Amino acid sequence: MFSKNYGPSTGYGGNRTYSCYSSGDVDSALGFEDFLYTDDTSGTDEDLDLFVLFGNLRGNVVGLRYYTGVVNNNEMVALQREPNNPYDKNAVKVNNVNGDQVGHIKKELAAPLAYIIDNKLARVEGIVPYGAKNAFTMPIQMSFWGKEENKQAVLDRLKMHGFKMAPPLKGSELGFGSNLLSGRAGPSYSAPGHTAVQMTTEQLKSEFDKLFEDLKEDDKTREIQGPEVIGTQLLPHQKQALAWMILRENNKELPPFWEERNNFFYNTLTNFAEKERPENVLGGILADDMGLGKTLTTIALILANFHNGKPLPVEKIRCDQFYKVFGATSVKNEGDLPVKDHNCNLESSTSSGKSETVQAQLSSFYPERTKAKKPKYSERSDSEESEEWLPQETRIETKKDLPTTRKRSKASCNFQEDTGFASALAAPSPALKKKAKQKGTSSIQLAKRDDSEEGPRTTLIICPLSVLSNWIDQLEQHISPDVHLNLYVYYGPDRSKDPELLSRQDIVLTTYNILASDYGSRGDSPLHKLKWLRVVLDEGHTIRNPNALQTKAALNLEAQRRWILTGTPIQNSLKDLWSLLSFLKLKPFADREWWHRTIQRPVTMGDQAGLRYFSEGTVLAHYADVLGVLLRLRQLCCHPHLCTNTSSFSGTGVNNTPEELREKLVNKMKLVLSSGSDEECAVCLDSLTFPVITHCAHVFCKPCICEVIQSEQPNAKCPLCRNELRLEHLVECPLEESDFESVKKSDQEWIPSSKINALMHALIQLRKENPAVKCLIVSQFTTFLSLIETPLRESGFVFTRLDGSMPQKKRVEAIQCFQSSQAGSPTIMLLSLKAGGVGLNLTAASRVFLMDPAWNPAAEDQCFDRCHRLGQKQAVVITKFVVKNSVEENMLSIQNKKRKLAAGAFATKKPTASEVKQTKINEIKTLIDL
DNA sequence: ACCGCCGGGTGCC
DNA sequence: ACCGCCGGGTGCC
Repeated sequence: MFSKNYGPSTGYGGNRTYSCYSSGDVDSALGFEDFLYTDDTSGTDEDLDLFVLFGNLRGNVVGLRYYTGVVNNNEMVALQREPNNPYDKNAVKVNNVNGDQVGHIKKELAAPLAYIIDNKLARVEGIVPYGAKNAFTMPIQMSFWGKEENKQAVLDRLKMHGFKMAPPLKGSELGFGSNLLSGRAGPSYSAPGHTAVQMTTEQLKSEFDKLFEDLKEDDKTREIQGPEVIGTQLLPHQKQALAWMILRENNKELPPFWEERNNFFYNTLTNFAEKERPENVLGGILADDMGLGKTLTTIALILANFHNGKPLPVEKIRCDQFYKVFGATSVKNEGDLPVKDHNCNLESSTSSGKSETVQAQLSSFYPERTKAKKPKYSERSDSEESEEWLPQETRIETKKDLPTTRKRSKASCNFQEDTGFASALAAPSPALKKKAKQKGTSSIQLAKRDDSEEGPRTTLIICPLSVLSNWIDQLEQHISPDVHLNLYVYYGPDRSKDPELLSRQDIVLTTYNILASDYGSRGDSPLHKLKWLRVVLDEGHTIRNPNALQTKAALNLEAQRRWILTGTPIQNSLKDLWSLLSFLKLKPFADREWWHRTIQRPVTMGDQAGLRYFSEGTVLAHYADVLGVLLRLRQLCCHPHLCTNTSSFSGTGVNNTPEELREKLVNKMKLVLSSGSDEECAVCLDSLTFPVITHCAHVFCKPCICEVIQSEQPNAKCPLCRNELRLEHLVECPLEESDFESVKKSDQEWIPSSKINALMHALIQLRKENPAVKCLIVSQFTTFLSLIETPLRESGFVFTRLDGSMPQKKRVEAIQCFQSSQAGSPTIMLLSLKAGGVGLNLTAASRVFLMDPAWNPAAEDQCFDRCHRLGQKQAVVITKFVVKNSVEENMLSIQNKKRKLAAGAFATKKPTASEVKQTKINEIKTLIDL
C-alpha cells in the first residue's frame, strides 16, 4: 500500500513504476550500549489484533515532582512494570511518549495492576485527561485491552482491591486519543472514557500520503543530473528519484504527524509535545516494481549528496595502468608500506603479507559472483546463507579468469610497493580496463580528498546475499574509472571487525545475515559501533518481521540518513509497515506499542466499524455468487447464447452442507474463470495470472497467494475473508476452457445480438471505405468470438483467430497470417482479451473493436497496445461496445475510478486486505447500483 | 495525657 | 499539598 505509481503516459498498463516513500524524524534516544541485549518487550508475539477493550478506570499518577517526564492534557502515556522497585514490588511506572518517566501509579492501584500486567491478563494503556501542570499528582484514564477470555479475571482482580472498571463506551473507544480528525492536542473537554476519534483507512492513508514525494512523470524540473563521476546517463525517472532522494536527505520540514504550536512541537497522534524540534528523518522508502535502477540511483545519491547537497569528495586517479578496487581495498599496513598518507585511504584487513590480504579480500568478493551464476548456489535462499566457504579450488573453477585475476592482484600489490601508492589493486573488469586505457596518461594524480566535513562519511548498504554481487557489478560499471571510491565488502570469515577501518570507507557493503549474526554475537559488531552517514536497506521488505533478528539488528543501526529500497513495499497489512517506519525512526513508531495504539488498532477497528451497514456477510461471503450473477449479466449484454452453458449456476440447492456449499462456490468460480472473463486478483489488483481458487472460494494469482502463505506462515489467512489458507487446498484452474477446434455445436439456431449487429454494420461500412483495413475484434468470452464467426463468414470476411487455448504453433501462424499485407490475407482477427503476452505485435490492425468491458482498464489498455505500438503507421481507432443502462455502464465507471487512481499521485499499489475488501464491496455496490 | 487538640514538618514507589 | 499523615508539644475556661 501507500505506494506511488507513475507509469508511462499510457497510464495503467505501465511498465515501470517508481515509488517514493519518505518519512521524517529521528529518534536517537537509544544509546549505543543498549543495543545488544535490549529485551524488546513488544517483541513478544501476542496477537494484538484479537484484543478487545475490557473497560476504563480512572486512577492517579503520583510522585510527579521526582521525574522529568511531562505530559499534556489528553496525552497518551505508557504503563510499565517495575518489579525491582525497592519500595514496592508492585510498582508501575508511568512514562510519556518519549519514554521519560512521569510518575508512578498510586500503590493501592498498582497492586492489582501489577498482577494483571504480570500475568498478561490485559495490556493497560493510559491517557492523562487533565492536570498536566500539577506538581504532585495527576489523574490517569486507563483502558484495559486483552483477550476476551481474560476479561473476567481482570474485573475480579480489580474488584478484589476495591476498583470497579467502567464498561467501554459503545463504539467510541477505538484507539482513543488518536486525533487524526481533530488533529491536535487541545485542551481537554473529555468526559470519563475520553473522546475517541476514529481513524479510517482513508484518513490514515491521506496522512501518510503527505510523506510521499509527488513525482510527476512530466515534471522535468524535478530532474537532476547524476554526478559526473557516474559514468552512466541516468534515465528520466532515475533523475527524478535522485532529485527526490537528495531533497529528502536535506529536508528541513517537520516530520509527519508533527506540528508547531505555541513554540512547542506537537505530535498529533499522541498529543505529546516538546520544546525541542523533533529531528527529521533524512531518507525514506524508494520502491521500484521492476528493479529498474534503484541500485544505480542509490549509487548516484551516495556520490551526489555527501553534505548539504554537495558531492562526496573522492579522489581522482589517473594512470595508464591501474587497478581499481571494489570489494577490497587494501591499506597501508602499519608501517610496512611507504605510503603517503594524505591521499591513500586504502585499508587492509590483516597486517600479514599483502598478497594474502588481497586474496582474503577477493575471496569475500568473488564467490558471490560465481554463486550467482551457478544455479546450485543462486537457488539457495538467504536464510540458508552460511558462513562456510567452498574450497578455494571450487571457487576458482567456477570463474574462469580468477587465477589471472589473482595474479594481477598480486602484481598490483607490487605496483603499490614500487610506487609507494597503495592506490589501486584487485580486479578490474574488462570494461574498466578498457576505459582506463582510453584515458591513457602515465602520471598518477590524486585529487585531495576533502575530509574537512565533520561526521561520518560512510554509507552502509545491506542487501540479501543474492544481490551482493549485483551491487559490486553496478558500482564497477557505473562509476567512472578514474574515481577512487573506497568500498569494503563486509562479508566472509576474514571481515575486519575494526570500526576505524570501516569508518574510513565510502561504502561498506554487507548482507542481512552478516548484520544479524554480528548483532547476535555479543557486541563485536563494528556495524553497530559506528554512526553511519547513511544506511541503505536493499530489498528492505526483508525486515518486515519485527521479531526477526535481522530486523532488530537493522533497527539498531545508527545513521544520519536512512533508506529502504524495496520492490514489494507492503504485502498484506499495516503490520508490515511498522518495521519500515521504525527503521526510518519515525517518531513515535519506533516503539511497537505506540504504533499499535496510534495506527494499527484504530485502523483495523475502524475498518470493522466501516462494515456495520453493508456487511461482509452479505457480500463477501457470497462473493462468488455475486460474481457469477454479474458474469451472466455481462454475457447477456453480448449475446444470449453465452449463458446457455452456465445453466449449472442457477442450481439453488437448499439443504447444502457447508462443504457442499463450498464446493459449489469453487465450481462457480471455475466456470467464471474458464469463460474467459477477465477477473482480477485481490492481492495485486491486476488481471489474474495462473488463477487458483482457495478453500474459501476466493480467487488469486497463484504467485500472489503463495507469497501471502509464505510470508504469513504458519497461519496464513485469506486476504479477503481471513479464513484459513493452505497451499494444499488451492484449486488450480485454467484461464480459458479449450473450446478451440471443439466448437460447440449449439442445438440452438444461430441468432444475432445487438452487439453483433452493430459490429457487422461497422465492419461492412469500413470495408466499403477501405477494403484493406485490418481490425481486431476483442472479447473476454471466447464463445462470443465463436458466435461472431458465423456472420463474418456469411458476409465474406477473411478472418483469423487468437485465443488462450490455441497451441503456440497455431498462434504464430495466426499472427503471421494477420500481419501479412498480401492480398487475400485476413482482415480481421478475433482476439481473446487475455491471449498472448505483452509482446504480441499486431500492428497491421488500425481498428480495434472491444466487444465487452473488462474490470481492469489495464487489461484493455494492454490489448490496445498490441496494435498501437512501435511500427504502427496509421491512426488507431478503438470502438467499445457498451450496452446502455446495463451492468456494463457501471463497469465503465469502475474503470474510470481505477484509471484515476492509477494516474493520480500514490495510487494504492499494494492495498491492505481491508482496503481490498472495501474496494471490492464498493465495486460490487457500484455494479448493482446500490 | 494509655487521651484530644494544635500546628509544624512533610510528602511516590 | 488550599490536602492527609506523622509525631511532638501540650493540656480548663
